[in-house]
Amino acid sequence: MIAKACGVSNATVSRVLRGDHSNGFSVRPQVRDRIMQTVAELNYRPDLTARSLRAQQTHVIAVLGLNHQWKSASDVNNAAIGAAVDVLHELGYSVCTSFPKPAADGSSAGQLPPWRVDGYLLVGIQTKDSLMEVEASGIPYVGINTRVGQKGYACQVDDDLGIQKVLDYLQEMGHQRIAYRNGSADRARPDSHAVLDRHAAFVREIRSRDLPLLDHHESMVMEDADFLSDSLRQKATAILAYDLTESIRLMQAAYQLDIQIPKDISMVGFNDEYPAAMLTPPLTVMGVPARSMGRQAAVMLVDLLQGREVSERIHMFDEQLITRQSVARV
Amino acid sequence: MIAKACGVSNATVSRVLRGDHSNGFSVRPQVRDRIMQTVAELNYRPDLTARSLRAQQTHVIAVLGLNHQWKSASDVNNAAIGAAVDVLHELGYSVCTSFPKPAADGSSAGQLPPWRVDGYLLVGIQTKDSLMEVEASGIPYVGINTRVGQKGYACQVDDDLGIQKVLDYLQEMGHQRIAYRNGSADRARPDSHAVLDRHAAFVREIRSRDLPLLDHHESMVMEDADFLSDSLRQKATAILAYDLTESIRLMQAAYQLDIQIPKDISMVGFNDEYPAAMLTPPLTVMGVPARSMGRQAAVMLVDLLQGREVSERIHMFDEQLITRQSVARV
DNA sequence: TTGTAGGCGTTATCAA
DNA sequence: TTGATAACGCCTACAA
Repeated sequence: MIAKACGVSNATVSRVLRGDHSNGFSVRPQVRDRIMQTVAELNYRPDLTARSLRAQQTHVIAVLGLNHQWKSASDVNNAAIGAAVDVLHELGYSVCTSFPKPAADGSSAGQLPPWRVDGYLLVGIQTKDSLMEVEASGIPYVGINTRVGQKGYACQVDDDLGIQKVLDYLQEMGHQRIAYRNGSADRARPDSHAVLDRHAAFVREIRSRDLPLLDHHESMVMEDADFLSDSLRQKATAILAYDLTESIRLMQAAYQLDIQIPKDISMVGFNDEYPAAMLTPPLTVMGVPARSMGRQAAVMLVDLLQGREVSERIHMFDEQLITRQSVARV
Repeated sequence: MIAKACGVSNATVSRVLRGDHSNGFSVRPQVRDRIMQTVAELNYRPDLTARSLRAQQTHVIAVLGLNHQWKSASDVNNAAIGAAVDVLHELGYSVCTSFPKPAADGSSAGQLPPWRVDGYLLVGIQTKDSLMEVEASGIPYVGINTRVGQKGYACQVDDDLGIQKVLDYLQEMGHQRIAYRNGSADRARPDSHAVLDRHAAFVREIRSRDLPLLDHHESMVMEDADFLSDSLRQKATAILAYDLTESIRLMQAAYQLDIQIPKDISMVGFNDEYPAAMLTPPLTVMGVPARSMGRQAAVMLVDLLQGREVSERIHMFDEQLITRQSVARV
């Protein structure tokens, strides 16, 4: 250790740098100052590689599932990750991401960073392959809005309940004929369960309420304008859109077609992220508590790492309806 | 080492796993197979922490300047980084990013990951603080389209020449009155030199050619539609837009205002990224050779790391005009 | 209050 | 062809 060059043992330096007060107070101020000065002069930074080797832990968490190529548009993920990262920082962990090296066998595995980390935070779309890879690593992990494997923990949103709440509200407002605008953003990713699940939940709920199920199954590949006019043709009084992106695009299309929201048709979206409240009209949405989920995921992960008991393997969150002005009473 | 549990020394295991053929061929096939089998059974993975400590290098490169919060829209960066990452992977390096922990003193420093890496790739907007931090780390780095400090290497684009080429072309096509649409995407980042530099280069070139300088300085805060009608009012025959984002927004606004491109006014953008060729009409752009820059940056960084001589500290790239159908002859 | 020594998992060197 | 050993930089008992 370089700082020993000021005439003191490396053990003392280590103690000073880490403010180690384990046995009494230790360290003469005079020595302390001399060390700090030398450290500053030499711009010395302890080698975390060695520290990690010694401690058998890195205090680094990797976020898996971020897409550096296509930057998934979902703001929900961003909000959740941001919250999780804040918590992790507070608890003394660093957070990293890896640009995954494409797997030699062309599978969707190979996302794990080669360097050593203490835990994983899973977001976005996880394929079976990638989940298996994570499981096999033996490293603790928590998924945020993601399916997880046997050993995995997760924070998930109760989408079924969310759909129920939306429909409760829409029915309360007198709506019967409700169209569903499916998600198209993840069209390219066949493993995206979120899109399929939400749609399935919608169909199930509509049926169980004996509401009319409009022809909207093919809406995943319909143009926005076509979807709107088709919905009106089917006398829909409200549209439920898969996510904010879809809502915004539909509202833009409506504007161009001179369809007024909510006068001509009501609109409900998902995810209460940034522009939702700024739209014209302000959009009523089912809000996913992204930041809470992120925070909770971070806490769960750290609990796991520090050997604390984690009561629920899957922590469920409720969506909250945020009523603004895009739904009219019929 | 666990795999020693199959009755052989750790040195041998190490040799087998790394395919070490340094002294003759070594290793009896029988022993080799036994080791490989045990490794597979125990799902053993060498500890990179220890390897890094021993080798005094990590084979990890960190990308600095990516914004996990606001997702900078620039596709140029993405393309460059993607290319750089590919090269680095091929050369045996891993690539990571850090979610920076906000600096305690609130400065823009604190972007460096705490874990040990061999080199940095700088992208996006680098403030003086962050550059100083990188310099002080003593770790080799290469900037991609970024200013760098004393010890830094970089791949940069010759923007002045690019502006000259555009104006050459526009003049050749008979244009005299050329409006400049400034960048607004980075408005929030006062340290963004790219926006200011390109604008300054444009003004300088227009003056040196004795072309009329239209009133467009305030365009950074003008609505797209206003900018268009104002340009027409000033009898501009062509618009040069800061980047693809601006071009696309202007073209959308033009469509809504029933202004036809290039009949009513010509348009040139910057950055030949994905949608440029798909627009109506296909957009003529100054193409920044993002992928070449990324590749070159990666090569330079690895050369630095491996002690090879790097001839140019700043490697300049030329922009290429890609003529499509958004410019008409006047 | 400070120093000594051992070990974390690897790999390179040298010896067998 | 294989094994023993030292060293990378750090932390922590334990000894002084």
